[in-house]
Amino acid sequence: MPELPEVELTRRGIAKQLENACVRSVQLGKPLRWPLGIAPSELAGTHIGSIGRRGKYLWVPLTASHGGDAGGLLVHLGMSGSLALLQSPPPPGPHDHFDLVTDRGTLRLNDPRRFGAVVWSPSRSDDPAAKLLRHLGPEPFDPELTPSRFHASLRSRRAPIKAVLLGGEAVVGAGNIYACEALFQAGIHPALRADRISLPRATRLLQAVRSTLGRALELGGSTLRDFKDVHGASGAYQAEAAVYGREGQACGRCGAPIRRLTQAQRSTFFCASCQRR
DNA sequence: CGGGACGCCTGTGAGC
DNA sequence: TGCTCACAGGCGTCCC
Repeated sequence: MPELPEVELTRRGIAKQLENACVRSVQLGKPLRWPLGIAPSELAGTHIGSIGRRGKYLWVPLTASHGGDAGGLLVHLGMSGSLALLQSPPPPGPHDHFDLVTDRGTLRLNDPRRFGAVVWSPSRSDDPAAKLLRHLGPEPFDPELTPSRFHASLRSRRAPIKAVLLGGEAVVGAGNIYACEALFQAGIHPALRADRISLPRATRLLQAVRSTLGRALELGGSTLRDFKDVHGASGAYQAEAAVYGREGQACGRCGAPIRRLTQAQRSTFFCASCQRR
């Protein structure tokens, strides 16, 4: 479900409310992708700091009651996860697998497929957080990610550009929907080898990634089947998607039918006429 | 090392 | 209506 815009919207939806909140308890449901890595009782009495994001991970920093660093929680929503901040939480349902009970409400992770995770780490730069974040490429809106740096990182990859975008080493944040959309916007065929992309086209692609993610943020993300933000609102981006999920429909630019192919075990949607190798 | 396949788990919609 | 199958927004791990 969630790509960078959805994760960032989730962060914005909870960060202010939870800053300085005191953790009362942690309740676990079924196992997620990885174990929490600490006894839940150890987290009681800690205070939440400023919630951050790196790629599609959220970082919830924790401070001990005496003011010392208590590490933090790395939260990933996987394919089907969503967070809600509930003032009067009903009993956990079958897909509610993590409750962070605080004096400002209960942060609840609902994740039917359980590809998501909540992992405690002594600090963001320590294992296991460091291990999970280490391979992430630059943030899409980092000004240090210049077109020439982006181009240089594409030049070392021989895989199809679509797979490289999904891999997140050249730039993080574009998952299957936004990678498809950005490639369409940049006029680049998804099967083109990354190292065959010229600097002008890489520049255009980086711009397309940024505008696609930025537009999704403005529209509240994408709701394909079940994404809701922390207030329960649906996103509107999917209605604007030019290619994603539109196999067989006419391309809005040229009228040719949108096509679908499989890359890295994921569906890619594209217009063979507008997107060139 | 880079690239690609696999597996994690459950739900949903299409087709029969 | 009920069954089976394909497919779903991610990503770490394993194998070549």
